[in-house]
Amino acid sequence: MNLITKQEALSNLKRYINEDLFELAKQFNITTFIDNKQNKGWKGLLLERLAGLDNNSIKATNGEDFELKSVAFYYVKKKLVPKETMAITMINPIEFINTPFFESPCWHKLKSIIFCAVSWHGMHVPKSHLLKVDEIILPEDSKLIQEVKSDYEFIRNKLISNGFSSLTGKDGKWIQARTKGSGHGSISRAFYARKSFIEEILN
DNA sequence: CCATGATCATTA
DNA sequence: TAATGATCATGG
Repeated sequence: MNLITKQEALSNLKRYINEDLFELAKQFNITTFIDNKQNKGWKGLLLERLAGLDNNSIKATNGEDFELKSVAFYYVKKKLVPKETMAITMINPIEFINTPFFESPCWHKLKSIIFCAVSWHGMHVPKSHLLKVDEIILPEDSKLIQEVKSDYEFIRNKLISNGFSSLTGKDGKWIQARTKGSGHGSISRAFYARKSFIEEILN
């Protein structure tokens, strides 16, 4: 166990802005590529280490009271935009049905995050730099969060009436319930933040 | 084996 | 290029 405060994690990470993440991964002995296959989580794992956290796979938050997230950015028409959606947390169907939004793991992970932007230079390209580190606080009563809550409740109602397998990434304005799992037939799902949501919280 | 960290592949 | 579904390496 290695508890660290949000502010400590922030300042730890900021020391690495503009550093080459691939070089740092080597120093921390984090696997990036093996036989042309990428460890898709390497950037996230590395950032946890840079923040001073232990790598783990517990469902709870990473540190004291915050969540560390990273998103790859790339240029579209000379503008830096998020390349991918952002995974928030896994969905446990039973828990989901019985949990209001503001008590859900989904909300707890969203409300206090440390956001890391990393650069992306193409498929299978190991080069990546840490672009910026931001602290993001989402107020409960903001319009955005109220709309996220609506998405959550909509998806929850769909689960209740149509079943877990009816959930699809098409639903939700800001967040979605997409498939995510170990592959090979797994049908587990997770909450994802849409790209528009990522851009929204960055302003 | 599976949850977690996400990215990769495919289709439109 | 955007959106959605499928997949990968790791640690417990």
